[in-house]
Amino acid sequence: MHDIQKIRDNPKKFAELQKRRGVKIDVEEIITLDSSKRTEMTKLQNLQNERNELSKQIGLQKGKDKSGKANELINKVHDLKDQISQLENQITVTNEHLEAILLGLPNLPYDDVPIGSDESFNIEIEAKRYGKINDKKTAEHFEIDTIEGMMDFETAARVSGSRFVYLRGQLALLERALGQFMLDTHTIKNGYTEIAPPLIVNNSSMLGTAQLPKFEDDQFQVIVRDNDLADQNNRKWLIPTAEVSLTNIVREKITDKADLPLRFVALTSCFRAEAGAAGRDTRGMIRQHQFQKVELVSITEPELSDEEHNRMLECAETILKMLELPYRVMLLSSGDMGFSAQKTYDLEVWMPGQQAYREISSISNCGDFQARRMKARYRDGNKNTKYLHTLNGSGVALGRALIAILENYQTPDGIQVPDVLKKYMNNLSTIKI
RNA sequence: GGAGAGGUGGCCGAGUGGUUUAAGGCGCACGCCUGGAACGCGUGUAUAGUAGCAAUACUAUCGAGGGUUCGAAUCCCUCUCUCUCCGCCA
Repeated sequence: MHDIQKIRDNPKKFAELQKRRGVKIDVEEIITLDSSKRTEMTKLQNLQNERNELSKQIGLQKGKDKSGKANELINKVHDLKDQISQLENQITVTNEHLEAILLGLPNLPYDDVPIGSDESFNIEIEAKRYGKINDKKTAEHFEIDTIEGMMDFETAARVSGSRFVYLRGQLALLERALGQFMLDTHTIKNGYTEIAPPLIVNNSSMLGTAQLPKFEDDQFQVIVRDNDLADQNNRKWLIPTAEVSLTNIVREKITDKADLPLRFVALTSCFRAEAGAAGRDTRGMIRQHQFQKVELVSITEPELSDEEHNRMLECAETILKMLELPYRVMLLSSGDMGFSAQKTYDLEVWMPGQQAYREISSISNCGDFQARRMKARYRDGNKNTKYLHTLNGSGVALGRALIAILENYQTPDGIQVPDVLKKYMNNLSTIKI
């Protein structure tokens, strides 16, 4: 959600920054709605004041038992009531219109975000490139000979549908080991607090982190009773990322400055309808309706979020470095960023089967954009309340990490187990397919 | 799922239609007192918004949303969450 004050102060700049994100807006409409809303509010408040004053007098008159005078006043207030409810309705309409517009607008890009319409304008942070890539094409993970015994899409299709998978035996173990390893690293080395959060969240939480209202089609809704469908504000959703459960911890709270920064990490399943991705990455485990991910969330005061953003990037990098997977870091362009982000780094891991870098982690600073929607605030030293900054990043996606290992650690004997994972896999050194 | 009890400021807690502009207490801040502290005394202490250069004034908010009324923390309806008992359940 945007600070209406900022739009008011410099509407042209706001429109220009939205344009960088590929969003055309009618900023005049916003300004007009805002100013008529405020005019109406002033009027309403004056009428309410008048009503309150008269009602007080009625109470006094009745106490004195001058009933004639009281009735006269009651009639007077009666007229006010009509005007008040009419104005209230008018304001509701204006406000809903304005809210609908504002809730649908993405966060503004930071000054150093490259301007461009899509991923081709992303910029690599060359200093961050890590590892030697294998430029000989290997088998893609789903092409590995006889892997279907351990990675079973066929059964999943029959039991669940497309874009699901069964992992079996040592491959299931590998995924579990990855989760354990990542959680240990983030809690012990990186100072995050481990959370086991709910996977089902309410409507307000989804609005808070901005999956709603715009991306409803990408979500799985949970329906228990018929009236779950009827009451729009009472719906429940499967989380598309633990970002939702973790960030909403501070929703409608005033956090003590002394407790900041908050750093949470969680390993959860994530659920995505992938409505807009029909036909993309249809083979293999790259894009599933359900996948596991370790998610990092930091909550900071505004002055420290840039620093925290870089720190979070390094925390995610640590995982790939320890797994010895080659990767590069991209600074996303204004057109490629997620809705809530003001600045995003992507970690792309080298997939020798595709001979391409693929996204394995996305690390975003959302500034106060989500905090405004969530009413997540903190008290600064001078007893003023201010909006927090929220950041989130994958640290990292388990399924894609697993694929990266299958493709980068292929040998004729099987899949070598990365050293850091061995202790989580009963010292297994090779997965024989 | 059934029955019952509840949700009031940072916290505890009073309040069942009109000086409640939410009593009182705890906590916190400042001042007085003190050699210094405790005790005591005094003052202050919610959030959001509208108008205003500002001081300030006003409006809204007692779980959420509707309703009744000249007037609602208080009465009515719906939803939601918490607690107790029963049922079911990993």
